[in-house]
Amino acid sequence: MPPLAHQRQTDTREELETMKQPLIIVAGPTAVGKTALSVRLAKELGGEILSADSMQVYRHMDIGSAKIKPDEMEGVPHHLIDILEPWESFDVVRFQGEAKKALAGIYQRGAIPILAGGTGFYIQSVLKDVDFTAAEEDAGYRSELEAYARQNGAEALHQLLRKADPAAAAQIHPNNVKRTIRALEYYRQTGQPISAHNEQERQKKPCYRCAYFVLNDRRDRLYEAIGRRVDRMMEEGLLGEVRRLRDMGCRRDMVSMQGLGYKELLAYLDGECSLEEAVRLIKQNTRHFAKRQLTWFRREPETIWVEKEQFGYDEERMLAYMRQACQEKGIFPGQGAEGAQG
RNA sequence: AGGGGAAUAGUUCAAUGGCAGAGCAACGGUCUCCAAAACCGUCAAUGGGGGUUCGAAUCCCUCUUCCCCUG
Repeated sequence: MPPLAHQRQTDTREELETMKQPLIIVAGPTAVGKTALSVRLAKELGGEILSADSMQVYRHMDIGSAKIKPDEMEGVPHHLIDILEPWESFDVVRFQGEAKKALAGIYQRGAIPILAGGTGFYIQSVLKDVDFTAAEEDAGYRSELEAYARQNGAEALHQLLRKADPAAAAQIHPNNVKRTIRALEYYRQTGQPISAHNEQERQKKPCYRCAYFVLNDRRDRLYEAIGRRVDRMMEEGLLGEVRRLRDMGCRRDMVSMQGLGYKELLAYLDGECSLEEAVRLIKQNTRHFAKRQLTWFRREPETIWVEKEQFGYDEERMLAYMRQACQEKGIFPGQGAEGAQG
């Protein structure tokens, strides 16, 4: 009997695999050229773009977030851009919810979704359908813990976690107050250690038939591109954009104002540094960010790296390669072309 | 040309004659509810040559380079 049962289970799994919906992901560090490439891919395959970006969700933050301009969309539908006001807070959970809604619509129209953006955590939340439901936000307890950490130090806070969830405590560095608080919060709300939950979520396989591209370039070129892009943002009036946001009532403690380019220019407007220094900082922080993004994507399994240098910086060659990779994953242009075009 | 000062990690600065340290950068990593956030780790230096000394980044001589002043 066991062999048969095993056989049956394998069949079921394969069946599920073929039933999975197609999903294309175009990720990569900032300023590498994801936006342009994903629009072209969308046009060729009959796709719609789902932005996986924690800053482009905000209205009035166009220049600093390097948001795609309407004419650059070339008629390709874009989702999850300009959905919030800058004073609203946004997080993975909200992203996941919005993304799921958008995905449902895209599949209904018979189009292929292209998840494009640089926020690896957001991409993961969709791809693995990470479960965040177990814990509702408890602002009271959270601020209580924050106060405790301020008064008694990070080490004392970590001590609390060591009692509640030793496994999580071992994984979280005592200085990482943010994550220590999250673990304590989770334990209090569910009575379960977050370490067990995380372990369980880590086991999850992708929920989609997916081609996960990571666009990348040589480090020196990437850094040059970042420098140029920041200069261009300043020319296009980033400072004015930040001033307007400040006049609208945006303060530095808002999630949106922690974005690169915004926090530094707000510091300048508050007289904390010169404009030159602020611009230098934007470039530097953006480089650091790009590095962290790459670290994330390197760790992600089943990614298909598209090194621009290996394609001679030829977009056509990159697209050809990506099209073929999609086919190998069972994602075909025909799948939704009529629906998207009509 | 003369006088004075300086020279330490990629950079900015430390170090009674007694184990050359720190910040920033660079590089690597963690991440499952603020993720453009938060956090961790690694690499890396006494300008060259001589002398004094048990022992020199430190004191002496010399060369080189840079800065300031005078002409």
